[in-house]
Amino acid sequence: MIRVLVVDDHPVVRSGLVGMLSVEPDLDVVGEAANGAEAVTLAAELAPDVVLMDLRMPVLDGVAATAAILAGDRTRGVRPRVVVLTTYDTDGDILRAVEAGATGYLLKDTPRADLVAGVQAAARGETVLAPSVATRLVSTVRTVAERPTARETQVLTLVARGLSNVEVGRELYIAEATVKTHLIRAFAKLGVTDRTAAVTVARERGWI
Amino acid sequence: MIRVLVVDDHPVVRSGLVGMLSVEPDLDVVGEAANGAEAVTLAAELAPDVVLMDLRMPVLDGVAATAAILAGDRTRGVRPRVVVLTTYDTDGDILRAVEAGATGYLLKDTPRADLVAGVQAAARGETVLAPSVATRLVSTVRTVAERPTARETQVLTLVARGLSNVEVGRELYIAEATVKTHLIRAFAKLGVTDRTAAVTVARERGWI
DNA sequence: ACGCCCGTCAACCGGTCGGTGGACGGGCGC
DNA sequence: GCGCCCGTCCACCGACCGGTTGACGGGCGT
Repeated sequence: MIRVLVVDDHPVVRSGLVGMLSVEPDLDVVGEAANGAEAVTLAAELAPDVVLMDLRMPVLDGVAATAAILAGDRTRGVRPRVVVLTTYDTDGDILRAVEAGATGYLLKDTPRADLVAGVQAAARGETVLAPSVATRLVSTVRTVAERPTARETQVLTLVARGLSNVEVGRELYIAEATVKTHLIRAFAKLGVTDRTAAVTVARERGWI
Repeated sequence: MIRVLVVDDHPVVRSGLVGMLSVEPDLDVVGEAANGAEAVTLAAELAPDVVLMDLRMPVLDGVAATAAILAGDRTRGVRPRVVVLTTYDTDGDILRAVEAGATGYLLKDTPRADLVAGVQAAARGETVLAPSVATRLVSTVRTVAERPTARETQVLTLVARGLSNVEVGRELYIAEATVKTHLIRAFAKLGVTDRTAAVTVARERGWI
């Protein structure tokens, strides 16, 4: 019997997942959580085999909750497998979720049969990735070194709000020249040549 | 007995909605559709009292499906009430859905009780709006004249991809001067002073 | 028929941006 | 202790952008 914990802030989605999974004879939904903090508490309490985790949630998001759950007491037996379940394959948190130790990454438009199969595979310790997620993941890994630094990202965020270089400098207490340097470097990493495209690309990849 | 048609491309969500609604004694889920085209067909076939409609769907989106359903044969009795059900209250399609004739607008994080109450209210012909949606709606209506024209939006879309004014002009077969005119006007309507902020605001409001 | 909005174009100016080519100090890993 | 990356800064230039003013034709409503 595979013990499953369902984590999602939408009652509709929780209800749907529970309904889909609990009719399977070898699956048992042992709990539901509406945010990351509840998920961490319940995971420790219920010791599920698989946690189905939404990413975007109030209080504590899915990435943080995944990290917290998997960081938990390593001495006491097996840790749960975390399968991330999100709406968009463009979500910039895909990489962060995998880094946090997620075993799988499925999309919410997954058919029932694939969802059940994914949970069962995760319980066996296999990695389950939706095809489109797998594609994005390899292309991301391929360009992992190309991610802007923290400071560059910060500058990009302000630029996205429409601030000029001088204004960004004032905001961050640095010279305009420094702002321009950050931007030029960010452009190179994003493969663009102007600030507007940079903002678009960074937003697409979930970096700002 | 209120007859309900559930429309959503995600099996999980459909299952959740059906589970939540069908336990109510006065609600009867008479059908499910996975996209807008199916919804139009089933709405004509099943004559439901209420259609619970997702916005983002393949084939035919929720706005178009809503318009199609409500445009249907007006001579034959009562048309269904369409309640839009979406994930984000920031969705730029809120206004378009209301324009298309949606009776209500609920978010997917709505608790079960509110969802049921919303469907019942819609069946009675009442308008049901999630509080945050209502807030956005009035603020949108207040600035409804400030929306960029089709051509201006088109220019903004290309600008968002990082094209320069000259490049946009080449793409649209118009002079650079015209591109600049469109942009200046779009800036005024969006309340910004540069292209990057314009793209950000337009994206926020779901206009590009 | 008239006005109004949309889309088109021109010339001009000042300011900003993109890019180059440097430079320096601090933190981190080996 | 040495390199390397990150973050900071400067000066300069050409190109592009933001803003203004002014103009013209077509479609749509009254």
